[in-house]
Amino acid sequence: MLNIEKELKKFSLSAFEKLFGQQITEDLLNFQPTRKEFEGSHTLVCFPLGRFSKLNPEQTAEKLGQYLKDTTSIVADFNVVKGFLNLSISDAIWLQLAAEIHAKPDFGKHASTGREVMVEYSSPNTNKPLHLGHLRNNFLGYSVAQILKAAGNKVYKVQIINDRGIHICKSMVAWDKFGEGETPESSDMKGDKLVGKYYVIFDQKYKEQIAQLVEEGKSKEEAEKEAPIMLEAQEMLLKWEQNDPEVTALWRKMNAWVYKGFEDTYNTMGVDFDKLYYESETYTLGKEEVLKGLDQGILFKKEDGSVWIDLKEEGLDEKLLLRKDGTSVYMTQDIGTAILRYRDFPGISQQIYTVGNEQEYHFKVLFVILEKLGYAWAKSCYHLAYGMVDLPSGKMKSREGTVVDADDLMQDMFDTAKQRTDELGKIAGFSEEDANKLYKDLGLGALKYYLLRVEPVKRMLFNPEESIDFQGNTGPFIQYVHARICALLRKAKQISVNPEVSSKLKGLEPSERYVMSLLQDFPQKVEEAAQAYAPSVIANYVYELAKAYNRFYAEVSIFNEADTTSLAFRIAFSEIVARVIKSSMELLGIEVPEKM
RNA sequence: GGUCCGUUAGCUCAGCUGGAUAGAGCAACUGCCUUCUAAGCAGUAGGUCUCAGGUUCGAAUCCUGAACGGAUCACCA
Repeated sequence: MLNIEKELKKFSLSAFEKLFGQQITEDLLNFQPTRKEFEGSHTLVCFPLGRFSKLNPEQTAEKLGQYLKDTTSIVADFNVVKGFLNLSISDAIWLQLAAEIHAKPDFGKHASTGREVMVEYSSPNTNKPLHLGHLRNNFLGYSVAQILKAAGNKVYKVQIINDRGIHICKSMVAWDKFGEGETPESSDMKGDKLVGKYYVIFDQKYKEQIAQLVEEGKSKEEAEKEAPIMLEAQEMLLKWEQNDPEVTALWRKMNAWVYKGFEDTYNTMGVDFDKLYYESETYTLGKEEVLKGLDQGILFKKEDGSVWIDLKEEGLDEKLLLRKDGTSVYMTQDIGTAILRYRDFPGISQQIYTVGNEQEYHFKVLFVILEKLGYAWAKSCYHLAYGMVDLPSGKMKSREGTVVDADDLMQDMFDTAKQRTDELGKIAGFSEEDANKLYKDLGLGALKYYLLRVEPVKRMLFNPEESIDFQGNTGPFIQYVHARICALLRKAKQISVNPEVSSKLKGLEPSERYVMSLLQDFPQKVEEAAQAYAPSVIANYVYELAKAYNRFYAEVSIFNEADTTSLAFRIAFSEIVARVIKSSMELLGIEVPEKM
C-alpha cells in the first residue's frame, strides 16, 4: 500500500543529494503532521538539515520544497514557515490511497508475525463480586488482546481464578456458621453477591471478636491472631489442602455459585477467555517446583520449616514461598501457573499480566524467581500495570461500602442510554430486542471508552456523571458518527449510487484531505498501540477521525452534489471512514450501531 | 526510610522517539436545524505545562535535584 511519508522520505533523500551533494541518513528527516493553521498535511522539520545543506533552515526548506514540487507527482505545492517545510499532497495521490483503502476491507490489520502471545486479565478472587476496578482491568486486557491480534499476533486470552486460599475460607466459615442454608435460589441473589455477603459478615464478626479480646486485655496484634473465627478460617484452609471431603464439598458448592454469577457479568461486559486457570489446579505444581528448587539449593529452609528465596543480590529481599505449615502463598501459586501455561502453550513467546500497579513488586519478584528456577522465558514476561480508579469521593474502599459494583454500574449505563434515546425519539420502528441491544451498545460504549481513553499507567478518576455523558470525547459520539454514515450508505443504496473512487475526480475538499491524512495513519496507530500496550492510542485516534469526519459532514452536502463522480467518491470515502471507525472500536471492544 | 509511578486550562484528559503561537472534551458565553441523524457543527473565553537548575539552534517532552500526591517493601491476595 502507498505510504506517503515513506515516499516523501525517499524523494527527500535523493533531492538532498541532487541539490546539496550530500548523503544524509533517513533519521534526520523528521516529518510531522502540519498544524491546522498552515496549508499542507506533511511537514518536514528543516532545522537539523542546515549543517548539511550549508544554508539556513529556511533556505534549505525552500530549495527542497521547490525540488519536490518540480520532480515528484506527490507534492502538489509547498510553503515555508521559518524552518518548517509544509507540503501539500496532490489530490491524485489522496485518491490513489482512498482507492487502495476502499479495496481493502481489513485495512489496518497487519500480516501475521507468527508470534503467539498470552494475555491474562480479570483474574478475580472468588469471595466477592466484580467491581469498577475489575471493569478497567477487563476492558484493558480484552482491548490489548484485540490490538495484539490486529498487529499480527496469535493471542490466547486467559485468566487465573483465585479459587483457593484464606479469602474464600472466610466466606465459607461465615456461611457455615450464619448462613442457615441460604442459596442463590432461596435468596434470589446472584451467586457472587451471596458469597460476597458472607465475606462481609466474616469481617464484621472478626472485628467484633478482636474488639472483645482487646477489651479482655490482649494487644491488637495478639487479638488479630487469636480471634476464634480467624483460627477457624485458617483451620479450614489447612483441611482444604488436605482434601477434607466436607470442606471440599462446601468449597465446590460456593465456588459454583460464584462462577455462575461471574459468567453473567462477563457476558454483559462482552469479554471472553480461551482458557481458564484455577489456582486450585496450579498451586500444587508451584509447590513441586518450589521443593525442586529447594533440592537444587536455589531456595532455603528456615528452622521453623518455612521455605524462602534470597533475592538480596537482585536488590530485593528474602521472599517466603511456603509457610511453616507447608501451605502455599500467592507467589507459589503464580510460579505454578506460569510454568503450566508454557507447558499448555509451548508456542507462546510472551505472557502479559494485566494486573493493577499495586502488584508491581510482586511481579518483579515473580519474574526473577522464575528466571532463577531456570526458566529463560521469564525475561519476556510483562506486567501490564494500570492505575487505580478513584471516585470523586476518593478511593474505593470495600470496608466503607464505597465500592462501585460492576453489575449495578453497567445497568445504570443501560438505563441512562435508554432514557437519552427515548428523549431524542430517533429509533421509532425499532423492535424491543433491537432497542435493548442499542441501549447496551451505547451504555457499554460510553463506559469502555471512558475507561480506555486514559493511559493505563495513570491513576484515573471515575466521575459517574461524566462517564454517562454522550457528548464530546465519548464512545457514543463516535458511535453516532458511524450511525450517521450508515444512514448515508443506506440512502445511497436506495437511490442506486455505487461507491467508487475514480481518478477522474476534480478535486478534494480540505476537510476530506484532512480525513484522508488521518485514515492513512491507522495501521501505524495499531502498531503503536501494540508496542505500548495502550488502547488509549486507538481511543484518541478514532475520536480525532470521527471529529474530522463530522466537520466534513457539516460542511459538505453529499446528496446535493450534481457531479456523479464526486457523489460516488464521497459515498466510498464515507464508507472507508465508517469501516475504520468500526475496526478501531472493535479494538476497544466496543460495538457500533447502524442506527441510533 | 528504600524503590516505583504520577503532576499540562476551573474539572477530566491528549500531546512526551526534543521542533511552529501547548490541544480536545466538560462547564460558561455567541451563532447555526423547511435540505444526508443537532447524541452535531462553527466561534469566544480560559495556561508560569508543580518548582529550580542543566543539555540544545530549540524543552511540556531529555538529565539532575526539590515539592506535592499515590503505590509498594506481609507466613494477605
